[in-house]
This record gives sequence, C-alpha cells and structure tokens, in this order.
Amino acid sequence: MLELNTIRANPEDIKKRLAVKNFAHLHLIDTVIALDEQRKATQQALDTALSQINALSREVGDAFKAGKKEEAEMLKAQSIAIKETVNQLEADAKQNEIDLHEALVQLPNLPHESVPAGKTPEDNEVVFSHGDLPNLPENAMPHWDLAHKYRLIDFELGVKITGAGFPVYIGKGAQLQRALINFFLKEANAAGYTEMQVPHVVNEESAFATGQLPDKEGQMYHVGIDGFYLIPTAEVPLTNIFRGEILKEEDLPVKVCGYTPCFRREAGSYGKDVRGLNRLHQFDKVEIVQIQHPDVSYNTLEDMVQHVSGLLQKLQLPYRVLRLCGGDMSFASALTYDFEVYSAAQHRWLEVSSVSNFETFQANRLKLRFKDTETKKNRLLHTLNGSALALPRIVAALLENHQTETGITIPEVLRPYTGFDRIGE
RNA sequence: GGAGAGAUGGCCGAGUGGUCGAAGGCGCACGCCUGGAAAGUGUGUGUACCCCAAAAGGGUACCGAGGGUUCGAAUCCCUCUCUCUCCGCCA
Repeated sequence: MLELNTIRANPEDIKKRLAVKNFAHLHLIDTVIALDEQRKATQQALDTALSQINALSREVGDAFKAGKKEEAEMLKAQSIAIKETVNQLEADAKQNEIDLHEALVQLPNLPHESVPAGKTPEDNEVVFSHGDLPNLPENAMPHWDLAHKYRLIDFELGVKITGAGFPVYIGKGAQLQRALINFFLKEANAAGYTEMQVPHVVNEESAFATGQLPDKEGQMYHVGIDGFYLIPTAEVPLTNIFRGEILKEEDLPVKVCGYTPCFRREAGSYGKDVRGLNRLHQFDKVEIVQIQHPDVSYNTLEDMVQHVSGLLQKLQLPYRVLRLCGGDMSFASALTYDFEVYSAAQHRWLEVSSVSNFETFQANRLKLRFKDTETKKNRLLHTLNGSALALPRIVAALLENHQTETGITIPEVLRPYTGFDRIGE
C-alpha cells in the first residue's frame, strides 16, 4: 500500500511512475487525495465535537458533586445535543475510511526509476548471463520423458490422488528433492539467514499484508471453513512474522529463510507452459527474506541477487538475470530481478527465482517500522525477498542439461546431499 | 468438543462508572554521585490521526477485537478472538 504522504506530496509524479507499470486507473490518485481531504475535515469536526462532550461530561460530574442538580441536567442536555452531531460524523468518518482504503489498496507499488517501460516479458532487460548453453544430442529428452524413463516422477499418480499439477516424486526423484531443499537451506544459513519453519496456511490478514489480497484472490487455495489460505509462497508467513513490529535500528537487517511447499491455483494456464514440471499447483521452494533500512535496501537487493547467482553457478546451470519491465512486475514490487535457467531439451528459459525489493509497500500494510535513531521517529522499513530457489524447474533443467546416453549426472555440490552421483546405470 | 478462569503500557502488576493514558515495580534513556563501576539518587520513557511553517504546545482515539448502555466506560452489557486449567478425543 502506498503511503498517503507520498501521494499527497507529488500526485503528478506518482501518476507518471504508475504509468510505467501500465496502471490504467490513474484517476484513483485524485480520488485518494479528495477522500483524504474529506477525511481530515471530518476528523477535525469530530475531534472538536468530542472535545466538547468531554468538557461537558467533566462539568456534569462536578455539578453533581456540588449538588447543583439543575445545572447538571442542563449540561447533560447540551451534551446529548452534541452527541447527535458526533454520531453523524462518526458514520461519515467510517464510510470515508472504507472508501479511502478501498481506493488505496487498488494502487500498485511505484516502480523504481531503473525499471524499464514495457508491457510483456519480451520487454524485460537481460542484465546478466552466465554459462554456456549445453549442446545436447538430437535425441535428448525433455525432463518429463527422463522422469518417466528413470521412474523419478509420476504425474499420473498425482492426478489420481489430487489432480493435474500435483506430481508424486519417487525414489531418487524424491531424494533429489530433499537434497536440493537441504542444499538451499544450508547455503542460506551460511549467508546469515535464520531458518524458520512456518505455517503453510495463513489467515486473511497475513495474505493481505504481503499483497496477495485483494490482488491475487483467485490464485490462492482457500480453506473456506476456517477462512484460511494455502500459502502461494513462504514470503507470506515469513514476512508476516514481523507484522506490527517496531524494530531497533541496530538489529537491521533482519534475515530469515524457510522451506515450504507452495500452492498456486494457476487459473488460466495451459499448453506447453504446464507440461511436466514447468508449472505446478504444488511445489517446493526455499525463500529468503530481508528487512532492511530504507537507505540501503538496494544494496541488499544486490546481495540477494548475488546469493541466488551463487546457487545456480554451483549447480552448473546456465542462467540469465532479467530486470523486469513495468508491465511484467508484480503488484507489490518496486524492482524485480527474475532468474531464468536454460532448459536444454525444451530449448527455452524457465523462471526459477524472482528477487524483489518492495520498499515500504508491504511494510505499510504490515505496519512494520523501526525507530530512527536520528529523528526518534518511527519509519516504515523496506522488505525484500527472493526464491533461493524454487525446485521444479531446477529439477527440470538438471535432468535435461545433465543427461547422458546412460543416465543423469548429479552436480558435485549436491552429492553430499543425495548420497548418489548419478541417476541411471 | 464440554466446563471454568482470564486478556491492562517493553515486561510484571494495581485499578469495578468521572479527578485514568492509566498507581507501583522492573527494564530502558539521560543526568548526579564515583578514580571507574555497582549501589544510591533525580528526570524522562507507548501508538496513530489532526491543528501549528516548524519547534513548543494543543485536540482526539486506543486498557484483546467489534458493538451497546451512559452526560461520562479500562471499569457495566452483548458478540467474537486468543490464552490458561480440568474433562473428552487424538498423531
């Protein structure tokens, strides 16, 4: 949620920046400002009336104590008269607040100045790439065939148990999952992130605070009976740990990580995008989250990008880093880098990580602040997060890129975790 | 799931209709004391919105959440949430 003060300070600039995200409802800015003016006026009138009532109430008490019954009754009558005004003003203020909030939550975060204009993924900027694209033989197999051949993943079995997009991992396939999770967690720990085990279902408040609600309502699984949501990413519980907190400046940055399954309805997806492991309804991911001082959060973003780069290099996967254009960025993000690995048998890039700085957008909803030691005032913090990493497409790329005639070679760094160095004969 | 008890500031804890944003203690900050520290001692110490150019100052709201009664609610009533104890069920 954007800060009211920011919007008030320079509405035209806000509109320009939102236009970079191709945000269509720029008139909402004017709506917000008008509603805020109205809010202030109403609040002032209300505060004044309440102040009068408070004063009268004190006088009523004094009058009764002094035995001046008639005077007390008279004062009471005055107070009751004001009360009618108060009731009306309170109703107005409440409605006003609802309207203002409704308008505010529709506004996406402002893109950082480095965000390129653009509408589609084609407009994203490649800022870095690493590794040579593997030259596989003609008969190289896509991962779904490899998974079948070596009996690593059974997609049909998942359909039977739940539905499409819920695969069953078998034997070395399952062990590879576990190995990757452990590898990612260990790397994150080594980089100073404290590991957290968090709930996989969250309440509405949490889903709202990180920006999934109301923007992505239809993309989350909803547990109707209790009003909970299955987490689409560990970002939600990991960030909500800090909801409502006022941190000390010396405790920054806060670094946490966690492994969770992620649940996404992925309504509207189809075709080659959802083949095999490319897009699942349930998948595993290790997430890293940092909470940082506003002045240095972009350095932190770079650190996180370096961390993810390191993981991909250790796994010997060719990858590239994209700076997302305004149109491809998420609602809550100010700047996002996507990581894509090259899937050699599919001849396409697959997104495996997304690292973002949300600046104060989430923090404003979270009410996550720190005490500024200089000004002694509370300020909103910056939140950042990134996948480090999401498993399925990593597995897809590992299987495809590291396949040989007789099996699949496990990268050196993973062997201590898998306990085997190849799949196949 | 059943029965009961409870929820007050960073923490503990008083407060059952007005003088309560809230006693007292602990903690914390700053000062005094000290060669230095401890002890002692003094002062201060929540959040949000608004008025004010700003500071100073002032107003309003907040005692789990939401409603209600009342001139006036931390205090009375209702609903909900959470915590604890006992019983039941159970990995």
